[in-house]
Amino acid sequence: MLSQKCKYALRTVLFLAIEGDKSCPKGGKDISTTLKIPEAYTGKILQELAKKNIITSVKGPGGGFYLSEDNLKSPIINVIEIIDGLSFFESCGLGLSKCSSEHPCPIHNDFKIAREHLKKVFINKTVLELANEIKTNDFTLVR
Amino acid sequence: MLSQKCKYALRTVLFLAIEGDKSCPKGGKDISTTLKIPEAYTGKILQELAKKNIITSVKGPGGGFYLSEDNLKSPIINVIEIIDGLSFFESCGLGLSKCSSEHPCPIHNDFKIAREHLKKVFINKTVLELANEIKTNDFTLVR
DNA sequence: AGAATAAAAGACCTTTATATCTTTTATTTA
DNA sequence: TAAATAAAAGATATAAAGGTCTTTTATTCT
Ligand code: FES
Ligand code: FES
Repeated sequence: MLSQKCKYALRTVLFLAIEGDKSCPKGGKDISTTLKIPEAYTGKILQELAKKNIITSVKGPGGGFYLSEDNLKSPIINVIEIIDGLSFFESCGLGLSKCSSEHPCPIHNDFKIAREHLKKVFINKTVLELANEIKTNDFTLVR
Repeated sequence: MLSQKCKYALRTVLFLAIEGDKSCPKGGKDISTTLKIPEAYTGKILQELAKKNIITSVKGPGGGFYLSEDNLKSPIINVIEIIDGLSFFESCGLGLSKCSSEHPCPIHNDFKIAREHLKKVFINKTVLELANEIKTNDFTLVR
C-alpha cells in the first residue's frame, strides 16, 4: 500500500517528533541507526522531507533535523502525499482506470471502505498527536 | 496493495468465470482485448494461473481457457496467493519486520482493521459468487 | 581564517516489476 | 498426414523502485 520509502519517511518523521528538538536536532546517521534504515537512503528521504517543509534541517556541526511547531501540526497524510502521492486513495483496487460508484468494479464496496478508513486516519492524525500516542501507549517505531 | 499483475489476474479469472465455458474456451487474445491487458502479458498470467489450477486450459484450434466446476469454487484469495503471495495480509503497515499486537506500530490498530476487512472478503468470496454478483449487480471488469 | 561537521545535490548502481519476443508443444480439422 | 491454431516455455527487454557514492555548500568552533 505505502511504498518502502514512504514507510521509512513516516517512521523518520515520528521519530523526530519524539526525539528531535530545535536545541538538539538529530543527525541522519543517528536516525538511520536507530530505525534501521539504510544510511544513505535515510539522507535522501530527510532531504526530500526538509525541502517540502515536513521537517526542519540544521546544517553544520551539531546540525541535523527536528520538527518545528508548525511541522508538528501537519497531518501525517502530508508525508504520504509528498513521498507516494495520494493516488492510492482514489484508485480502483482492481486496477480500473478510475474508481467510481457509477461503474464500480466487483470489489468496489469493500475496497472503498478499507481505503477510506485508512485515509481518514491519515488525514485526522497530526504528527504531534500520533507522537503522543506512541509515548503514552507504548507503540514502537523499530523492530 | 495488489500488484498490477495480480489485478490483471483477478479480472482475467472473473472474466473467464462469466464468459468462458468448457465447450467454448476464451483465447488469450480475446481476453486481452476485452480487458485491455497487454496481450503477451495476459498470456504469461494465464499460463501461471493454469499451472496452479486456478483456471483450465485447452490447447490447439478453438482452444483457450475456462473455469471448471472446481475452479469456480475457489475463493479469490487463491488467485492473490499465487500471484502476490499473502505477505501483505500479515505485514506491518509501517514496515516493521513483523506486525504484532505485543509490539504494535503506531498505526497498527487502524491498519489491522482495514487489512483484515479485505482479507475476509477475499477469503469468503468464491470466484463463482463474485462472478454472479457482477452479473446481477452490474459491476464492471473493464474501463 | 582554517579545520571540522553535517546537510544538499546530483550522478550512479542494483534489484524487482512489468512487459515482449521467439521457439516449442499439443490439438484439431481438412 | 499436413496445415493451422493456440497454449507452454523460456529468453530478453524496459521501466520503476530501492539504494549508494561522491562532490558541494552551509555552519560552527578553534
Ligand atoms: S471501482 Fe474498483 S475500487 Fe472503486
Ligand atoms: S505492527 Fe504495524 S500494522 Fe501491526
